Amino acid sequence: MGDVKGLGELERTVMEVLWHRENGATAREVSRALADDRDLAHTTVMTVLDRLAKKGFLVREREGRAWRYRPIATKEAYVAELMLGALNMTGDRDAALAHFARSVSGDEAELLRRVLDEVEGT
Amino acid sequence: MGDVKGLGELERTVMEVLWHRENGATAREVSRALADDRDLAHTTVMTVLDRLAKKGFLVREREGRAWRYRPIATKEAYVAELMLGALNMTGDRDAALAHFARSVSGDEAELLRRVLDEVEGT
DNA sequence: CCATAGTACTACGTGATGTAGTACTACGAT
DNA sequence: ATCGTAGTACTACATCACGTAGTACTATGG
Repeated sequence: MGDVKGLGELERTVMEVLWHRENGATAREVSRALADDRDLAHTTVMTVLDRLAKKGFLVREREGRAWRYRPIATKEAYVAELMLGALNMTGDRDAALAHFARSVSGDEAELLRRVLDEVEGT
Repeated sequence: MGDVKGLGELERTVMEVLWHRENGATAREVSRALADDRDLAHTTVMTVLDRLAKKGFLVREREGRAWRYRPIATKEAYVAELMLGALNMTGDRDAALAHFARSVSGDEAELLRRVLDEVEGT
């Protein structure tokens, strides 16, 4: 269970694009998707995709001459891992968890309760 | 509600020392506390304390010629904020929360439930 | 008046990240 | 054939955060 590495701004933006697609995307597709908001060189996008793959956030498979990249984990899983990572940073997980539970909004507390109950029956 | 900045290794170590003391500590005290494990120049510790204060993790007040540093938040609050920060990164907080709830251990789920129930009566 | 403890400032190396250029290779169209 | 285009792999560079520390200067107790 290694560290959950954080992602940079651009890296997250790229992950976002991939998370929003069912079947991943090629560098070109990601490039196009980002073209509206940011003015990035195509190679920049490729570099980022490459790094994300090396960091273990993406897998890639050939598609003709190009690579198709897909996220290894869902966004929710990633976020949950970040949260668990934060939790592990502490010696007293329980105290931190308790504090966290008290910080979420009422609706979210409700949701948490529901999910927890649901899991209970395992 | 700004970003929750992460801390570096040494920065966290220093925070740890301060979190373990009731009344904060001076640079000298932190230095001494770390002397066993790490061989750091005193000025290094001072630099880190200074940065932590500038980042808003510590407050300092005069004590004679020296400064006494104290954490602004408890460790639990800090961890909880990191967790919330991760949660905010997502567009779908609920999905991430649900995923998280399913990732904690049984004992922790139990704890969460207890705390949530306790809060419920608000 | 000198050694200490303290402070403020400045500095440097390294790694992560944003950003991008260059060189080289397939492949379809002329 | 060959030429432009999409693609790739590699290399590069700036910046920033952080770990780490030195230097210069100031009180303060002997």
